[in-house]
Amino acid sequence: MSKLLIVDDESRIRELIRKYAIFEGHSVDEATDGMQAVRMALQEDYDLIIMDIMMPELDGFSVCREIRKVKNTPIIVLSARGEEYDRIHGFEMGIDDYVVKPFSPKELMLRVNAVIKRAGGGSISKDEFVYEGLSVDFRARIVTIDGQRVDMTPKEYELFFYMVRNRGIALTRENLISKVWGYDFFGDDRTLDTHIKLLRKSLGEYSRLIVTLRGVGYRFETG
Amino acid sequence: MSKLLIVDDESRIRELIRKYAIFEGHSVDEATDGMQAVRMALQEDYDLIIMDIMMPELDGFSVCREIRKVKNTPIIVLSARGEEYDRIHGFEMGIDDYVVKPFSPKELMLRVNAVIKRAGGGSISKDEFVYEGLSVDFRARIVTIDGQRVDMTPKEYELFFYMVRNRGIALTRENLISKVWGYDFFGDDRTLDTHIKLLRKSLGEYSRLIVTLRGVGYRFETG
DNA sequence: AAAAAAATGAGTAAGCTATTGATAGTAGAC
DNA sequence: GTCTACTATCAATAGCTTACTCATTTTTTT
Repeated sequence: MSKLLIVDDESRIRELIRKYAIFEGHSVDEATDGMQAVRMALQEDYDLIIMDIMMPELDGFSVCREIRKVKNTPIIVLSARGEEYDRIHGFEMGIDDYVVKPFSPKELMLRVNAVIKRAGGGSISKDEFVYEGLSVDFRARIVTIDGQRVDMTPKEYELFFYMVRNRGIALTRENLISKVWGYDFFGDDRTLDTHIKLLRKSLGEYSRLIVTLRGVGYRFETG
Repeated sequence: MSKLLIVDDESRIRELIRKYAIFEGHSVDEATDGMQAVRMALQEDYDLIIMDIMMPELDGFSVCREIRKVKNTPIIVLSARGEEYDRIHGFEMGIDDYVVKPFSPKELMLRVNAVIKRAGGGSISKDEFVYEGLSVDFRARIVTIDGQRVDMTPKEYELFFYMVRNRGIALTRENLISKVWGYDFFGDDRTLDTHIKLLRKSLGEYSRLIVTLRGVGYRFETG
């Protein structure tokens, strides 16, 4: 049983999802626009947010960005076929999955459950990562080592955030650059190295968790 | 019972395959275009993907390439008679089998079962290969022997991954070189031998799984 | 059956590439 | 205008790939 937030301006869609979600045993809150969604998402701790990408005023991307400044709540995005494929992909950093409209509620629920499971099994997703003396509070955007706060620059934090979120996976340079800098970054090849270096410096002894995969990229790994 | 993904833009074909697949006891998801296929394939862990090669927008080759960047899910390709024979063969790296349209559903199911069996028996194919004390995590790019991490160089990994993905099949020298080094490699003949040697060294006792086919190439075989 | 030829295995070292670390320049925020 | 963070550049280094050589095994030829 998990706590979901459904964000869509069409009541028909909200009802459809709510019906199925409740049938699956989840509890459901609803928001009808982006502003409301941000407010609710920050106020409450949801296990998952299901959100339409196309909404009047504040669209799904902006909502996602706002929430991600503070929280790590998993987000599934709904979009019309083909719509914004590139943007969704370029924005993948914050989106956990997306489903094309019109969708089958069954399929949506499969994904809902998959995302919740992946995020750590429901009942309030973790906004925190802890390994030995290292902890990352996604919500507060604070990294601490042995209780000591570590100051990170925005890029450092974003890079680290992305690596921690995708820990245990080999991340190629292209992947890291496109996800942290954006698919339209055409800067120097060595920029990533420089930031990895800075990040390692910030992480002190825990820099060992960032493993260099020569010729490939990097991997953040815990034990 | 395995989990399949059927990708075809023609609903008639999807229905035909689904009917037979369900009759065989598999569960079935469907995608109607390449984009959706990639999304679904990356999101869910399918035991097998059955995909038409000719699709509007993103064709089967591109879909295969995208999926292969991340996952090792077996793929069977459907193609019209004679169509793209060479490309399919040249693309052997990612495709596990192919069936010519029009096909008999019975034959397709035979191949489906064969591929699933070959891939390790169904019920959620992992991005992991395990045999006795040897395991390969494709996503993390990690090889372990008896729980001990094995360090491999990029080329070693690539060669090994390719061989594991195509296990049980005789791989010619030309095939290995063109797939791992690229079709435009014009280096020394002995380069492959050298890397096989290094790989065997890394694999220790499991080097026995790499069988030399004199005058042909090599085969990675498990039991 | 012996010799020759072909193919593969093994060791070594040179050359190359990717990554790191150090340093400096540049742009944006306040 | 100053300060901070981001980006670029370059030299040094560690690590990887490749080529070369010679040994060994297998196959073919005579």
